This record gives sequence, structure tokens and C-alpha cells, in this order.
Amino acid sequence: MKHILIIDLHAQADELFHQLTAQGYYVHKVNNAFDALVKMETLTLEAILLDFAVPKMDSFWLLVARQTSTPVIVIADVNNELERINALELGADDYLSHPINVRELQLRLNVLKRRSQGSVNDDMRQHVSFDDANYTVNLIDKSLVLTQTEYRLFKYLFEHQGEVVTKAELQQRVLHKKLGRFDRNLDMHISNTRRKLAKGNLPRDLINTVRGQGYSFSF
Amino acid sequence: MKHILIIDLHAQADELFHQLTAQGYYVHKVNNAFDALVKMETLTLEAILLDFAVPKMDSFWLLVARQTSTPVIVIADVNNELERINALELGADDYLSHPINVRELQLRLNVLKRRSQGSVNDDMRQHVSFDDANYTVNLIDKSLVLTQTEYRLFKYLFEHQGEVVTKAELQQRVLHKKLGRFDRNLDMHISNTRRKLAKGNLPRDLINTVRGQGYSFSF
DNA sequence: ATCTAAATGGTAATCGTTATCATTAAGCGG
DNA sequence: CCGCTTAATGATAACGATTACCATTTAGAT
Repeated sequence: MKHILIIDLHAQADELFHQLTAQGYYVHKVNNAFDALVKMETLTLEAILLDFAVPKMDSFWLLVARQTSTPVIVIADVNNELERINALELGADDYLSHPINVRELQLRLNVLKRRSQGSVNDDMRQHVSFDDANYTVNLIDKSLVLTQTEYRLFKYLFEHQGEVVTKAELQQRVLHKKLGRFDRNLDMHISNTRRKLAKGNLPRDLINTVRGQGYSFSF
Repeated sequence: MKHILIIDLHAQADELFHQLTAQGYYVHKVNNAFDALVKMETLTLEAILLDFAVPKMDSFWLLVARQTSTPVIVIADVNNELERINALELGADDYLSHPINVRELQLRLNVLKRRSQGSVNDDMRQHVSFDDANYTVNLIDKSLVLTQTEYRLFKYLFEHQGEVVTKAELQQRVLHKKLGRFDRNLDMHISNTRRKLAKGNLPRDLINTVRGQGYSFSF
């Protein structure tokens, strides 16, 4: 599960809270620097969202005190250039402004993640090859023999890694038909693919399920 | 296997011979009354085709000597009204003239068959009912539980009984896709349906295969 | 008549889908 | 925070259409 820490005084952050939760993140929200530090020491965070509305000194502390390479995104007033510059000078990795677009936030997180992790994803990508003829995926030293639909599902998810792909989208783009109210076929293909992953000593959650939304691929 | 006896002197009947064979009939051809009588006593004939070009006395004998209710169709010169009248007076069931259209011949055979057998087919029809909801066919006292495709295949053939239905036609009308060069799916559905027929003590050849042409339903 | 190639019959494997039930997570009222 | 209800998901197995494969039959050629 991916954890995100939000440090914000505003009640309006509830909206952001729910949207991120819906995207599969486990969101922790605090409203002071102390609680934030506790969370930072306790959890492995995917990212930290810091609203600059918290007292400047606290913000400063936070940015200095962080030991990890966890990306910090500051929520600043876009019209207040001073805040933006301050944020970056204090060590923030990026900044956003209200209202926060969840989609944009996710994209920036992906960019930061790739940057901060070196290029782990790129390395991984080089160790993954797709054999369209035999519906086989080779990752590192394992090779996954899939059926045609499993293969195309897996490949589609892989090519959209980091994003949450809707079931409706998968049904349309991979199976070429509409998603019915009670269709479970996708779940079955995912389930079977995960079983094959497990049998190859690979993590089942290479394919992550985002309840109510769809699935996402991630290393 | 349906047997047909042709009594003809002409070599040109070879054409007719092949066409009927192609339609699934087993065709016996003789050129004299004696051989014809032997065949008539040996086989259960579907029909007899008598070319009036054979000596009048032989034709007369044949028509008189036949014990069975096997329909006799005389091949007469359409322009020779005398022959036509003679044929019917002598007891022929119908007449045709050269060149013989196989399709027309089949239709006339169907008519004669239904007439001669009383209305067995009609009786049968009354004992056959289709349950579209459960893909089940009830004939007389047996009930055939089929799968959806088996059911639709069976019903389509039933509704076209007497005709030879092409595989291409079945594939298009029942399965809604084109018939590929090496497709065997129809054969399998037919095979499985026949097995269910056999399990219900019903004749497998209710569905007749016409090699190279397709299948036909007949009681 | 014998031989070859195509057509057909039939058993079994493959795979997509559906049925069914167990498990999990979110929402809700206390 | 706690138990309840309901929808979403995981997973085993049944089901059914298609395909693979091999045996058998048949038409046509030599």
C-alpha cells in the first residue's frame, strides 16, 4: 500500500483526502509538525504534501529534518511568488497550488519518484521483454507464459504503469466489448495472471487493485 | 443412406448421377428392367427414376411389378404429351424432362415422400417442440438438453429439413461469422448433438451429413 | 484396384466466461 | 470506537466454444 502524508490546516483538504484514497493511496493527515515527524519515522511514505499555510517555522523544520529521500510537494499560493521560491529554497521537490488536480499530482509524483529512485523503473524496463508471438513475458530471469488475453491485459497495464486503469477501459481496449454491471471476467484474468506471477516467485501485487476504480501496474 | 435407382440407357445420365451423389444420395444405375427388379428387391429405395427411353414393355413391367410404395418419377420428353400421359396412366407418381434440374428433383421427391408416407412429417412436427429459454428440444417422449449453439444449430437444420444446408450458411446464420478454410467447430457441434441424440435413444442420422456440401435434417 | 489427399468423426486439451461462495473494505448508525 | 450491511474483490470449479490431434472414410487420380 502506498502511503501519503498530508500536512494541512484546512478542512477542505478532505476533498483531496478522498480523491487520493480513491486512487489507491493510504492517506495520513496531520495538522502540525510534530505529528508529521512521528508519521515520517513510522511509515515508508510515497510523498509528503505540505501546505504552506502551516507556520513557517514548522515547515522549515520539516523540510530540514527529513532524513529520507521522500519527495515533498509544497502546496503554495501560485500568485505568491515568494512562497514558491521559499519552498524550493527550503528543499521542497515541487510545488502545487489550490485547487489541486489529483491527476496532475499523480503525474508529478511519478516524475519525482523516477527522479529520486535514480532510474529504477527504466532499469526494470530494460529487463522486461514481451513476446507477442507466444504470449510470453520475460522479466529479469523469469518467463511468464500467459494466454492471449492475460498477455494483452498484462501488457496494457504495463504500458500504463503508474496510472490506475479503469475496468471499463480494459474491457474496451483489451477485450473489445462493453463492461456489464456484473461482469467478473477481468477479475478472473487478473487473478489467474497473479497466480502465474506467484508461481514464478514474482510479487502478485505487480498488478495492484484499486478498489472501485480498476487496476494499476507498478514495480 | 438414401438410395436412388436410375434406369436409363443414356450415358449422359452420368451428370445426374454425380449431382445426386453430391447431394448425399447413394445412386444405383441400371439399364434394363431385370437389374432394376433385383435392386428393387434388395434395397430400400428413396425413389426410382425411369427414363422412358427404355423399351416400353420393360417400363410397363416395372411400374406394374413394384410392390413397394416407392415413388417412381418418369423422365419423359416434355414435348411428347403421349409419353407424359402414358407415364401417369401406367402408375408413375410424377414426371420430369431433360435436362433434369437436381434441385427440382429434390423438391418433387420431398413432396412425393410426404404424400406417400401419409403425413408422417407433419405428425412428427407436432411431436417436436422447441424450448428457446432452456435450449431444450422435446421430440415425442424424449427431451434433448442442448447448449445454446447446439440448440440453434439443431433448430436451424430442423426448420430447413429436406434441404442440404451449407456449412458456410450455418456458420453465418447461427454463429455469425465467416467460415474459415480449416474451421471444424460446426463438425464438433454436430458431433456433440448426435451424441446427445444417441444417448436419448434417437437416431444419430436425424442430422445427415452430405460430404463436401453440409448437413441436412430428416426424419 | 490401389493410392493420395481432402473431408469427416470423435476424444481431449485449451481457454474465455460464468456460477458460486468466501473474504475484504467502505459506509453508516449507534 | 464498534458492530452491521452491502458492494467489491479473490478464488475454485463448472461450463461451453473452439482448437489440436488422430483415426476413419470417401472422392478422385494413377
